[in-house]
Amino acid sequence: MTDNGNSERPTTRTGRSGRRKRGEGQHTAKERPSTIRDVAAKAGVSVATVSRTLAGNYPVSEEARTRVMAAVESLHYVINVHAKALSGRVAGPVALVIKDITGPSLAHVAAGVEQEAADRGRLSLVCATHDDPAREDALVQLMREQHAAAVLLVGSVVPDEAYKRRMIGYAQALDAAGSRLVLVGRPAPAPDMPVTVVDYDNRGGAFQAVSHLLVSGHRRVLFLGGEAGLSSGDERRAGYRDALRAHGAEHIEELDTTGTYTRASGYVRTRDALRAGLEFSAVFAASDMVALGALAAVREAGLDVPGEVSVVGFDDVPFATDLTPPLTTVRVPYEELGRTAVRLALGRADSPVGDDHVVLGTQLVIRQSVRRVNW
Amino acid sequence: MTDNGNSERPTTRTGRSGRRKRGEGQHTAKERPSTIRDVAAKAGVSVATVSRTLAGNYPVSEEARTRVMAAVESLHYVINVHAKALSGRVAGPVALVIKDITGPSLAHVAAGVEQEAADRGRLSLVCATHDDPAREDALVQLMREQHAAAVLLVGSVVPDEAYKRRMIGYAQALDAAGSRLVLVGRPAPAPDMPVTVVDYDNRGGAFQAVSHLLVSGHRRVLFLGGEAGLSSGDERRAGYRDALRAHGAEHIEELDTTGTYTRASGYVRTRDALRAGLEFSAVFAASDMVALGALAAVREAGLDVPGEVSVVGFDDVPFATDLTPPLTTVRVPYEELGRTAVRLALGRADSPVGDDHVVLGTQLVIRQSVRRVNW
DNA sequence: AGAACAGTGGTAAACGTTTGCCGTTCCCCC
DNA sequence: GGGGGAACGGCAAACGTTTACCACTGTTCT
Repeated sequence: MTDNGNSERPTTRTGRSGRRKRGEGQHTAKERPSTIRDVAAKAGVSVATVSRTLAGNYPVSEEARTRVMAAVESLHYVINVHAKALSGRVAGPVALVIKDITGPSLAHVAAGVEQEAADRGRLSLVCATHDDPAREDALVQLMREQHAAAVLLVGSVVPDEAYKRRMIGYAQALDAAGSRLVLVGRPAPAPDMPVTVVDYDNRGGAFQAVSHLLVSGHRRVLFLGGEAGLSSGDERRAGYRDALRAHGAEHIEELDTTGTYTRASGYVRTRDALRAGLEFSAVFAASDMVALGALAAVREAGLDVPGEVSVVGFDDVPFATDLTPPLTTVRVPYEELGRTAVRLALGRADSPVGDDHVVLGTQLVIRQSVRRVNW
Repeated sequence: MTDNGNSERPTTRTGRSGRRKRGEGQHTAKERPSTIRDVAAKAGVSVATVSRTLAGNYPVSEEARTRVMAAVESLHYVINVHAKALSGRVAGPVALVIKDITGPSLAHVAAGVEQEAADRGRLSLVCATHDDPAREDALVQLMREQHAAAVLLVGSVVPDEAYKRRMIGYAQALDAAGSRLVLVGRPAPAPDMPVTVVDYDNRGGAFQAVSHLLVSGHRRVLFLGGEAGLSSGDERRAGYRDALRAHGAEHIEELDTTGTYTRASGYVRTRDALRAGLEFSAVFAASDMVALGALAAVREAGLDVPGEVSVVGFDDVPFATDLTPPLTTVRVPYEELGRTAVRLALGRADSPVGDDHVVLGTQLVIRQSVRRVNW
């Protein structure tokens, strides 16, 4: 209970003038920031006039306006958003809930979100869950308290029953609070939910990538897939298999691997495949981080990329072009994803029934890590 | 007064069947979220009891508590932060004001800030200025309105008079509002200002990097410095010259270049130096992005790294280890920078006069882009 | 037995805005 | 010269909390 002295002054209703030297001045004067009343007093007008001058939505005489502005200036007055939010309307912030901001791709989503939100006069709140569902719960609750206009949940997940139940709960809770749940890069939990989904074409991207490898003459492609069950992982795997089928290439069980989206996992899986003597002339990594690991393992084995092994990644992280060789990969429009998410969530106030489900395209970016092979 | 037509329709008996084209009969009933009063009414107690039950700072009978909790549950009640902030105390958010979130290093600062803020129960607001001073002004003002507990300005600047004046203004304005200005990676505008500064050792890092090159036998080191006037750029340049002097190496004007911290700038400067026939056996790039450009230019000229040209960077971006060759560079503790900034800004409430100026160390990370040369 | 008191719970006054509802003025026009 | 407005400004009622005070119980001491 920090008893900050000056709240207990029940008798001084009008006591703004009582400039008692209450001597609590330890170090900083801890001056109460000035309120609209202080401004009104200084300008010699009523609070209503100050409010109206500042809002500019009501005629105020030139003279009153100048006096108010002068008072605002000299008192360094700033409005109190909390009070403003309590009465008039204040545009709620956009909340970005993310596993970890550090990931190169997630940072781009954040940039897109921030930009679009700022363009619409919204603030952006950023929170990390570190993959903890309990924290996610807490954050959604918190955002409801904050009157966030939209809550964006970003990043791939395992869409099991528990996940669906949680998302449905979030969707309804947020909808009831006048907010909107937006799932970015995650599947919708159920149809007809008050949810906006912004996803990208994992399957198509993987299809393009593997097709590129196949038409370049590769037949045996080591797939470094994501975790089984993970939405993006499964989609990319499906794209890989689609491509194999479409080009009449055999699906070889041992080459179709599963693991996390980490550099380490890519390294280990590639090294082990090499050690085990598995035959393959190309690697399709389900993420650029994984590709990084693969590149390291291949190189460590004394093999040249793309001379002896071709590599394709997924994500198009900013430095993909600076690797050696520059990495051919699938570009995911991360920034656009963030922007679209905000646009959709905030825009639906205007358009009655806008798109609630959008899938952005992905695109293969061909650089130099794939070599054409001839038989 | 959002009079959206159909809310005023007490007797819509027939209206339902008509399949109106207006299509907005959905679940968007726009229900006002429930307040503490609704909870009190439902639980059959007073608002005070509800508030006390939820706050848990006052004895409430077991029975009242259960009833309140049940009501909260069934109404999906969440507290309104604005109202709470207006009366009781609410911990203000931490604001991170940054040029652009996308930069690999800035994302790490953001992660550190978010983590430390979350640990202390604060929300993090992040905003991008895109290097626009006017926007920075606006954001500081906005953060004052938001009652941010701390405002972190991140990133190198040109510390001219205008900059100092602006920072002094911010510092005082924020201090008056009970907030705190924190400069991260930027110099203090003046002594004795209510500002917290968290910086890192640019000069020392550059000194280490160049010393490493010199003791490895290099005598002619091409320096790809930052823009003249930019605080971090000047410091790193000073470190470069310190090292030259300390090791008795000659300072060669043509090798001491200036430019932006971009890949393109690094590329162009290195290429031009090579074309001009400048002699150098090593490059010290003032940032890893610049190093990337240098690497590309060197390679393009058919030179081997580190065989013929050694390269050292600055920043230690996450993928530095994945370049070919893995880049020797100066590690900047970005995440720690963010954490420290928040810790200092928020912690000063406890300790009366904590450190207001901290400089974090930097450290050379030796990988494989430098080769020892013998004469 | 009466007082003092701990344990609860309710009342109502803040907190700083916005804005509906009324007064004033003052001007214009018939 | 009086009626009708427009232009402006003030009062006070929200907005949803927290919390200082007070009231009312039973207990537990004297």
